Amino acid sequence: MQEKETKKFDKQNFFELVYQVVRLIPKGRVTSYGLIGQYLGSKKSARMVGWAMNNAHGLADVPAHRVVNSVGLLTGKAFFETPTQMQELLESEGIIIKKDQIQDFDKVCWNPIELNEELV
DNA sequence: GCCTTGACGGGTG
DNA sequence: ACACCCGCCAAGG
Repeated sequence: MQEKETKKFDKQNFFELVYQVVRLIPKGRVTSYGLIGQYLGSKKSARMVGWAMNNAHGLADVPAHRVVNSVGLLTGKAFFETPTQMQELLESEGIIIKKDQIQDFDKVCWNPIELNEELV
């Protein structure tokens, strides 16, 4: 009867959680690995988020192009089919990018934690 | 089974 | 202001 209540996110769910969050990113908005890590409970696990994205690489449901590092740099552009794919997609959504660097990053930065608090 | 790497972040020098 | 180092957690070799 007692369903195992996971007080902590299972590593398997961890990837799924990341996919969910990335999937929830509104168009024209971006987020950082660190923010996702914070949302999952560990702000220092940004690397795991990146790892999760690597698994997400190939999932069309996960707009990885909307995920950048804390400085708004397209660090993961090299993982796309083309090194410009990420920039093109972001620019197509209204985001301005210069030299793999998102302009007005503070404006397009989307924090999943705020969304959570909003729902609360 | 241990060590290294990895789409990061923050702190110290 | 820039560069280097450590820390986090998981997976691949």
